Amino acid sequence: MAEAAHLAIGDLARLTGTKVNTIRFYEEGGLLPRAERTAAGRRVYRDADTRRLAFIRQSRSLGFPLDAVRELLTLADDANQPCEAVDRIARVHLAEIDRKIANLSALRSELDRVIGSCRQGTVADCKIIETLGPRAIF
Amino acid sequence: MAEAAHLAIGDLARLTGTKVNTIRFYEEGGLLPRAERTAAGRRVYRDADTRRLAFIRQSRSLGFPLDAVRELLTLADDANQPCEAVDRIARVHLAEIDRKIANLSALRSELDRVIGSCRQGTVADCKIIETLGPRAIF
DNA sequence: ATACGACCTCCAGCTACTGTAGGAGCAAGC
DNA sequence: GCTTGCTCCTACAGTAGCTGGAGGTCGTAT
Repeated sequence: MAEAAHLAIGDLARLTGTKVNTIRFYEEGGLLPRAERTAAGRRVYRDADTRRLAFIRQSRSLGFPLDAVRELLTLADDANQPCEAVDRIARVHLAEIDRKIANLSALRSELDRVIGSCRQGTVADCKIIETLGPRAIF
Repeated sequence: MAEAAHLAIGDLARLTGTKVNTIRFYEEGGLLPRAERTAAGRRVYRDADTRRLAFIRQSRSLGFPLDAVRELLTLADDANQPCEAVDRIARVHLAEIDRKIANLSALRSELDRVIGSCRQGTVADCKIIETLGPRAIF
């Protein structure tokens, strides 16, 4: 008990490892509810906000886009929702990550092949430049 | 001989598989030189422009950022430059791709682990939501 | 009283484009 | 010579997810 029930935005930032501007950005985007304000207009946060922000950050660190985070938050807010929807969002995201890895791996192979062909002369006979030059077109 | 020496922007777009707006964007960003204009102000392109744009697109398809493409173009423009600079740019890019793949792979493992723990109940005991919730903080 | 930090709102910038609005030009058909 | 339809022009807003800064206010410690 008796812990700080009211946090300023800077405290929340420090607690969650989030930049102050980012917290405001999340409020703006509806991920965090509009915070109460003091008479002077300063944001005031409670424990529930800390938990919510931590949830957001954890989701983001797993790469979920903000739209997905929004959906996850909505689901998490209602304990009676079926877990299935959560699972689906996560699987879609996993598929997306797999797609990105596949793309990058293909890119990596190609680039590696190109680099391997370089024989350290001048640009005139550089295989890398040659590869980048137009071939398919002419 | 006798091929179209003067192309309109739409022709160049079709030839290189680039959108018209993207070509203008490259001109704006100095990747393509400012094209000559007709009396009516329309851009006119020659073969050299086609080659340059093809080079840009090929570089981009290998994932080089525009800054790197700019450097590669500068190097490619002078056949006497040592190939070493080209090689260096390519290797830096390769390292960056490797970094991204490593990050995504780590993300993928973590996400896969999280998804695997889901037992298809309600959100109340959903392991995914639980994982996303604050643990380290409280 | 004043200095300092933390806070406020609003806005520009990052990457690499993409799409749209609002207009003008051009070639073909009638 | 006029209309139709396509292409072109400039200029700007929007995408994702923040980040940083300007210019101003507030709170507190000295």
